[in-house]
Amino acid sequence: MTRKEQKEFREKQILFKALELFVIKGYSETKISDIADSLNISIGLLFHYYKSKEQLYLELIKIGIDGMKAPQKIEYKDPIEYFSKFLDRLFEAIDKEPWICQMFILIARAQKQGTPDEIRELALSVNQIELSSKIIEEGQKIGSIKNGNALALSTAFWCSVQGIMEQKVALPQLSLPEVDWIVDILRKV
Amino acid sequence: MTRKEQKEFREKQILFKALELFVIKGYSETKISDIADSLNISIGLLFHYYKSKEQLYLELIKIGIDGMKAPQKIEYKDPIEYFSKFLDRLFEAIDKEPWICQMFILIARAQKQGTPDEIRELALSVNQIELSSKIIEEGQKIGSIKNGNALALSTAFWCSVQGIMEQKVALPQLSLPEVDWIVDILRKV
DNA sequence: TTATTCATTGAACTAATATTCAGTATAAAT
DNA sequence: ATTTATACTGAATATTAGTTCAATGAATAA
Repeated sequence: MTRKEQKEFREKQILFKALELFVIKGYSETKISDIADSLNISIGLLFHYYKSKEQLYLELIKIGIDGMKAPQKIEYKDPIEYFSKFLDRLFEAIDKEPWICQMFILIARAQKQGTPDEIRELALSVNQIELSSKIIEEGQKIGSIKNGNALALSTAFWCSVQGIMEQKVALPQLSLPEVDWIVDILRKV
Repeated sequence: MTRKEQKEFREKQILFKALELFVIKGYSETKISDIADSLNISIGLLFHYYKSKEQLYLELIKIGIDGMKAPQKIEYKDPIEYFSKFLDRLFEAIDKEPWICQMFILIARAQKQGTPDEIRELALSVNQIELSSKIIEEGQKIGSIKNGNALALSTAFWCSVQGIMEQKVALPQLSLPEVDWIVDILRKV
């Protein structure tokens, strides 16, 4: 393995393991030694690649934010269809790649108090709730989505998704719910 | 104030502030000094009342578990009505007493990895998901609740509630969603 | 009134853990 | 072949935060 390859390999290896542990155990509860031990590398090596624990956290958030900001082309006629497709894809992706779910949760948690300011602000730069409320309003106009405060509906929907993701990272063996169950939060009966 | 009163006052004061900070900032991110400072008492005094940070955590979990185990008499004809009434009461209680929401989250989080074993086991001793799945099965029989794996439905419902509670503790000014929106996860259309 | 108990503090102590660093081995460059 | 750069380790160090403790003063009991 060339040095360049080795470097890339280690960087990713550390990043992914940190993501996994940060999400499963919590950021503060994850010791640098936990990451190093579970990768069978020395603590020193970890610091050779990332200058601090917080830097590692920041790198992860940056990657996650970039992924979330990348435009998702979801075509739909009925806004309800948008949310169905979105969840379909999310759930499918999660089944294949557990890190997607982990990233989702890492960013959600980073938005809350207790997170270093710089990281928190970055995490706050994606706001699914607000974006979705626009689409919900469309749905309310054509009558496929419940009436009521669109932002509140969007919040309920996204909080539910988040709650489910939290469960999934805690108990990965658990299967995800039917997409329709969750979309029914929004769907007008 | 008599000494007895003072003692009770301090114990509660410390307990409630710890609950608030543990939930808002996270357990590990909350320093003993954060609690002491925000109550304008010395760190030494805090240790006079609670022998360790973990002890404080444990006391809180015990109180929460006791509250959750206290039988809730909810009368219902249709199981859907049970869940509606339950959420109605929960949301109403939360509007009046923010600590109820905090306690809910404290216990939910304590059930996950990263929590000291003794505390985790205690927290795990209440299992709303399993209890509710029985009631969901009833509802499926009479046709008011969606068909499908009752445990999975119950999980989806409770994870959603948890996600919403998490949001509420992070942003208390946000109003809670309509109960029906969340019950629609279970309701057969 | 005097003695005792206990709420309270601030500083000292300790444990945990993040971070640094000197040294070694190996790959790459000259 | 020699030099240079860098992947890597283990031990040393620094820092943070939990915990202890001796001293003080106020409430209670004698």
